[in-house]
Amino acid sequence: MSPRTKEQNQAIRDRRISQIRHTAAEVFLEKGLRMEMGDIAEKAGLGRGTVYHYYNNKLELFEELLREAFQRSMNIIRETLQTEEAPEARLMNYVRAKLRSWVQEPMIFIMFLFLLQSTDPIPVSNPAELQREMEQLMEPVLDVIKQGITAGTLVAINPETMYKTLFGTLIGTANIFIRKNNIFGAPDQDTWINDVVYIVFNGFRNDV
Amino acid sequence: MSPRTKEQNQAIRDRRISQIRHTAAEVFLEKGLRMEMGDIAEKAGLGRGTVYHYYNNKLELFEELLREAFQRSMNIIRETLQTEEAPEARLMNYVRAKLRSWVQEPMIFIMFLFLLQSTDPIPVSNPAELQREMEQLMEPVLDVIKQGITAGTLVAINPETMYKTLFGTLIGTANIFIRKNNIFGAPDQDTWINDVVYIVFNGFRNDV
Amino acid sequence: MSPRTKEQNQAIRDRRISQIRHTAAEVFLEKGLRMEMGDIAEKAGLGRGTVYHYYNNKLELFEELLREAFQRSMNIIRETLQTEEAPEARLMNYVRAKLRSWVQEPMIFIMFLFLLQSTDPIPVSNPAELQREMEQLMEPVLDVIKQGITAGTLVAINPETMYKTLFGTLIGTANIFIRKNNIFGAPDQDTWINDVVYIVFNGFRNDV
Amino acid sequence: MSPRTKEQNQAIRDRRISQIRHTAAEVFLEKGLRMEMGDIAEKAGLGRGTVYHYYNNKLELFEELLREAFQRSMNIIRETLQTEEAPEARLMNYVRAKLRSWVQEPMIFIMFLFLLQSTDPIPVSNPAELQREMEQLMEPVLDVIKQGITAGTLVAINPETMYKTLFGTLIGTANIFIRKNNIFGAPDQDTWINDVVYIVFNGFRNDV
DNA sequence: TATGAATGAGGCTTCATTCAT
DNA sequence: AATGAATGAAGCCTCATTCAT
Repeated sequence: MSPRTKEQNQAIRDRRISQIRHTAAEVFLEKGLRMEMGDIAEKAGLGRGTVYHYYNNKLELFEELLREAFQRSMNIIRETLQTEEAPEARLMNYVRAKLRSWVQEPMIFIMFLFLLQSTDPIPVSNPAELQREMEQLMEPVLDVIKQGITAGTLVAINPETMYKTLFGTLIGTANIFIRKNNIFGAPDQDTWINDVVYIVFNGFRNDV
Repeated sequence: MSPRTKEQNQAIRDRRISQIRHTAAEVFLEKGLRMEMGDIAEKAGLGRGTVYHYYNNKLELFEELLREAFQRSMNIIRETLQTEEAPEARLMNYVRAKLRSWVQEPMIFIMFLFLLQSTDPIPVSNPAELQREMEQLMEPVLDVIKQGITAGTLVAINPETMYKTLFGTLIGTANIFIRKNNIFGAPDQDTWINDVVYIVFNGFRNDV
Repeated sequence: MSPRTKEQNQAIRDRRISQIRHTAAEVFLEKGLRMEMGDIAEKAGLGRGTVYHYYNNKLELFEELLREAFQRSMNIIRETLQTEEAPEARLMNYVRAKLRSWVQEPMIFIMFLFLLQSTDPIPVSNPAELQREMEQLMEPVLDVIKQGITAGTLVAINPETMYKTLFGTLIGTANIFIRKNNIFGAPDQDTWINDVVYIVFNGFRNDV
Repeated sequence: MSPRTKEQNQAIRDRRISQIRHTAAEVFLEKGLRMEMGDIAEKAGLGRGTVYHYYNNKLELFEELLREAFQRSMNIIRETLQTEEAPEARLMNYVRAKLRSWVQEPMIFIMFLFLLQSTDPIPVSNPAELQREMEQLMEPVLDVIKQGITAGTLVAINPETMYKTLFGTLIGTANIFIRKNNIFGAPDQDTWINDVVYIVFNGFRNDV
């Protein structure tokens, strides 16, 4: 009878939103943008209408996931790149942390894969903002790379190419080592991270 | 007057099939399995029924593309790995040829990306055969890697991990450098291939 | 304000299901399996999607009708054959009730005609179950026939042949007397039931 | 080089037509009006175009089959009813011959079943003519029935009802005993004809 | 706030028929 | 006379979204 207080309502809202976002992440992990609103609602134990009560449409929900992936990525950058260590060490920490974070929250990995692999323009309300965010993710890494080159500890290749190659390598290998059901079968244990880091930083060739 | 000869008909069929396959490859490049039969027909300047005249359904057409990708890949393997050169040189040739082929026929690249990235089981009539084919693509490369390790010119990491890392790296970097419209914008000129090969084989670190 | 209660929703669902089933029966009556989901939706004043909301596909809807026909037939068997009367009398009641039921619910008649006349295998999810159900419909009648033969009131022909002939006769005559638009034009009044029963039983009855 | 003579052409035409008609009958037996022109062409070893060269569309081909069924039925009537025997004997001969003919040429039986069972108006170019033909099939039998009633050897029921019941019985039982794959499984041996005739006539016959 | 019933646009596929050779 | 390549209308089904309660 007595209506809920504002605080109660807000608490309900927060819980629901978190519940929906969490479930959506799971479904996005499996299906990407082919995730179905019905799936999400059912898996979250909610009615379809409820999902629409909090997100006006599928793309809004997608944008929420995108935002999440962005924030997590920024956190990793903050934690690994803004230290006092040598550039190469920082870059290495970054790579390791990135891969580990993808292993732990595959949705974030999938989101980046999706961004890379999408041919259709990414369906966000503000594409320019997305562009800016991606640059915010790139810039600090690019800086470290430049510092490493200047310091002479990283090979002197065009930094941007280097960044792209690094990012591509991470995404590509993660794709193979993280995903279940791909053509290489079940993913390996996490020891692959060390191997990948080793190869990335030392190359395949054995310099005796 | 008299109906077309068998040869005339076959010629028509061959032309159409090639036309449809070609168009389908283009559309697959853009949309993956979300390619629409209507798109293909329209882009080929044909009626939808005509496409179905040659392929009973979307998946048959998909399998054709898959087959094509497989054959091209086998060709590259034959041309680069079955020579008398040193293992490392052969592997390098293979990597270079692979990237170049992906640049020239992006559909083949997309097909592999699709195979890797698919969560749903790949919709082929004979999954076991697909598995076998993938192994046929992997084995020769794996052999060269083993030979390189034995010869001491490649780092002594588990060969299968090495293969996966290599393949992941190629796919991942190609994804960034080949695709238009992804978050990194228009693809670079093909000079990136040299950089990627350099990094793959020497690593990011500058070993003074 | 608050969403519908479970009971309200169930009531809606029940009403819709009954409405769709009823309409589907009408359309099946006209077209058999060539009934179109669009027809059903339109005739029921619903969107096509709504029909699919309740039945996943055409065959599920068909199976519902089949189930209904089976249940009605079992009811008739229960009501007419499981009494204390003499075998011949029971069989007569059964025949009369069967024909009357077909007159009143032609869909049920059409369903049997369809089952008999189908060359393609009947598209049910569980063919074995259908087989079993058909036997459940046959057995009690077969029993009465056997009892009648033993009692000497029915002619001593192979009971199964007798059943088939009886069933065929009922279906065949009903087909002529019930259906509109067939080559014999509009159906007769229901007095034909008496005539058919008379003819049938002056055949089956053994006039010692 | 030298063009064919008129006679040669006519011979070719006749052969083709017969070939197509024969094949169409086979396919109609299996699928009724759902027979596909492609099936017919393929089964006849002809191109699709060829079928259309001789029959402008599916319905023309259907009408040909209908005409054939009609003629065969008239033949039976001529052979069995227009004799000097007693009415009941003639009727019996007719029934026997009819069932036998259906056993031997099931397509004819299927055609009648189709005519009876059709809800859509029969798709012929001249419905009135079809009506007339059906009456031509009915009349002689009706006459014999009337004669039998007058002679006191058949039960005194409305002759038209009697005809319909007789016809329904024949169609209905034939449907069960002739067709493969119906719910009663494989058809019986032909001994059923005797049983059916026995049952029918112990019903129709007036046992004074 | 919460729900699920209702909907229709959109994509796949079939098959009778046309038509150029 | 003979053919089969080409076509599109029509039917099935999915799923994002709306809306009454």
